[in-house]
Amino acid sequence: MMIYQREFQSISENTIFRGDLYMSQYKHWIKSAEKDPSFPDKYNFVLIKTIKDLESLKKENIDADYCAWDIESTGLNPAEDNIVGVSIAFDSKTGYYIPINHLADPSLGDEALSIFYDIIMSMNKCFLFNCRFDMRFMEYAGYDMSEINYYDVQNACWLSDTNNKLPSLKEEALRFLGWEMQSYQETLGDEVSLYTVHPKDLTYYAATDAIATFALAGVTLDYYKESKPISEIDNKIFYPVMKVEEQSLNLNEQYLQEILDEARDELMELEKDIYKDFGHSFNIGSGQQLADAISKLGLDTGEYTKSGYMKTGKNLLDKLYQISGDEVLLKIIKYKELSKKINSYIEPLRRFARERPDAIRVCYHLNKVPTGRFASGRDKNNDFFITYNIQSSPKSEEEIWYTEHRPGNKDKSEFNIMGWEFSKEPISDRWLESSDSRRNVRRGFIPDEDYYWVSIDFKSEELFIPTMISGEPVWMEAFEENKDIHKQTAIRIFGEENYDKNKRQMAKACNFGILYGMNHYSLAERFNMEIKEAEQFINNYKRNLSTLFAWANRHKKKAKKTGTAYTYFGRPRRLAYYLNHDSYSMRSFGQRSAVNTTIQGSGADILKIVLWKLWNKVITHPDYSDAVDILAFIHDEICFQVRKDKMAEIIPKIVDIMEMQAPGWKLPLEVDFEIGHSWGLSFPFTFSSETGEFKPDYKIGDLD
DNA sequence: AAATGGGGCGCC
DNA sequence: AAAGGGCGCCCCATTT
Repeated sequence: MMIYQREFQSISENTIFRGDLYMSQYKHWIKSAEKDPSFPDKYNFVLIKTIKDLESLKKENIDADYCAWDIESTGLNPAEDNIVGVSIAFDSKTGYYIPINHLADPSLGDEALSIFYDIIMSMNKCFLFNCRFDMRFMEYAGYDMSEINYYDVQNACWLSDTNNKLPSLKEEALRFLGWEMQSYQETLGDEVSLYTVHPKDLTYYAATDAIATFALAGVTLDYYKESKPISEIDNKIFYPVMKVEEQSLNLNEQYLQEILDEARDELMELEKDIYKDFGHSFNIGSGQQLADAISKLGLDTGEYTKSGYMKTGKNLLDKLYQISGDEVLLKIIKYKELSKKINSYIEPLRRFARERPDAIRVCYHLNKVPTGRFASGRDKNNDFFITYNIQSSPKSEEEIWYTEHRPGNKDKSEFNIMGWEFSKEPISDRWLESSDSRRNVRRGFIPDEDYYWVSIDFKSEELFIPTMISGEPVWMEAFEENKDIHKQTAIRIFGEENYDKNKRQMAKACNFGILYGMNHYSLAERFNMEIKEAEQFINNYKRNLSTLFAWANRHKKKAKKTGTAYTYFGRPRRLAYYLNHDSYSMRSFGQRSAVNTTIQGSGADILKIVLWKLWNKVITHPDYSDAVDILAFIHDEICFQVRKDKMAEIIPKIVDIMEMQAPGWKLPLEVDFEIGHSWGLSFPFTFSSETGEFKPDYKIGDLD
């Protein structure tokens, strides 16, 4: 009782509840360093004025093992902007600025850049802060970076506390070194092009970046070491990811235009229809106006926003429909789905396809997600990339397709793949499930001519990982015997005799939800159950998967002790701030995150490990040059394009690499793959090593 | 006019 | 008191 009281009081004193507040007041795991009073006075900033000076610098440092360097450019887009100069440091005391392309002298030109290239290529390690930016600029300037020894310092800073998204050089220098750095932009404003700035005015700012990067490499090395072996993989994959990002994806503009027109027409009809039902027009996209309109019909979703108006989320509207039967609610849901699809996906893609068809580049952030996943989206203020999150591209509904071997029609349409015809018409008794071909956004992504789009994903990765880590026998058996894991879970909980499809759905939702800490209130809400019933269900669920939950509990305790949750491969996530917080909800968040980080994060680790192997053994392999490319990363799925004549050679190699078995795991991962003429219109296939042939993964006879 | 935060929703 | 992890982009309403 006492404990409950104390907790209750501390909550009323704290107004920290949910959402972004988990981050807004977050305190970094590393205590900030004392201010370094010797910075910048005791440091040297040197402008290289002649080629001769640069040659001397090269000679003086011919035996150096390490350097840090940094590019100054006219902008962020290497396809459009230019290198203005480069800074370099061989220790953390002295930084040099080498002007390459300035309006005023000294401006040493390409010859200097070439000498600079020789210097950095001779190093055992180049310390770089956000290495892809600098390497990309060098490659666009004509210098091959594939053989450079780089070490990304931003990554090491991030590993010290991965809750800190995209660490900045300035903030990390303050935290770890106590240096108060000022950027050039801060002093003189953004609009000034560095090209017109005099080299001597840029020297201090550019050279501090180099020495700060050098110094940070040293003081964050412990975190890199702590995070081995996965930190080494993190570091190695920057170059491969950079090359994946650099490719322009092909979009089918005509198709995107067609579905855009169609979707817009339907949306207008829907809009008219909704106005008619309400008797007046309003902005359906405005939460407030929509809430107002629905309230006036006498309907209430029962949930309200902070600012006091009724919430009108799709789930709430659907529930309200279940109660009231009011058809207009379904129309609103449809309207929301369609406008989302148009505004976030179809229209932007159509626009990119039209305006910049050769520059459909997708950005991945590698030091942003606390668990270690990649994030996809725009690179702020850098239009080298499109503003598009490829990882959230909509999937169309699954539907039944029929297939038949018709090698004569081979590849004459997007419905014939390797001699197999696919149709919604029952052209044979062989059937399988795949995405709808209608208004299918992913169908807008197409490979180069003479290539297939190949998507390969890990089978049930998010359940496989906790199974291998915990040894949970119920799930282990399902994986070992290749059974449907959700069905097996449902049978275990409800008993074989009570099993039905609905029970499977429920078990499936729980398999993902409860493991991450979903409680009985949410479960009851989601499945329209009594709270008591939901509570019983969860208890039953946990009892039947006792090995799994015993692991989860041990894991939470361990995280509390060390303040850190580690992935299976060693990536840390700091949780001390949450686990020791006054607020109950913050502590709960910490516990949920401890379990989730290890599962989600180990999955992310696997993607990175596999990428590194694929890069070396397949993508850059001389036998497969121009025959295979990685096109996208979707967490547990990698999209490739594979040249048609090399399919049988390459796909088994990729599969073999992806189906890795981590040390200590009872089983290897398994993958599924789909092949098609686009991302959206692709079908599950299998490969037989005996015949060397691909075959759709179909079933024969009755649909079940 | 531009920046910001909330609500909402697409994906894994 | 709040009650599943992770992300980015959209629109809107409000603030600067």
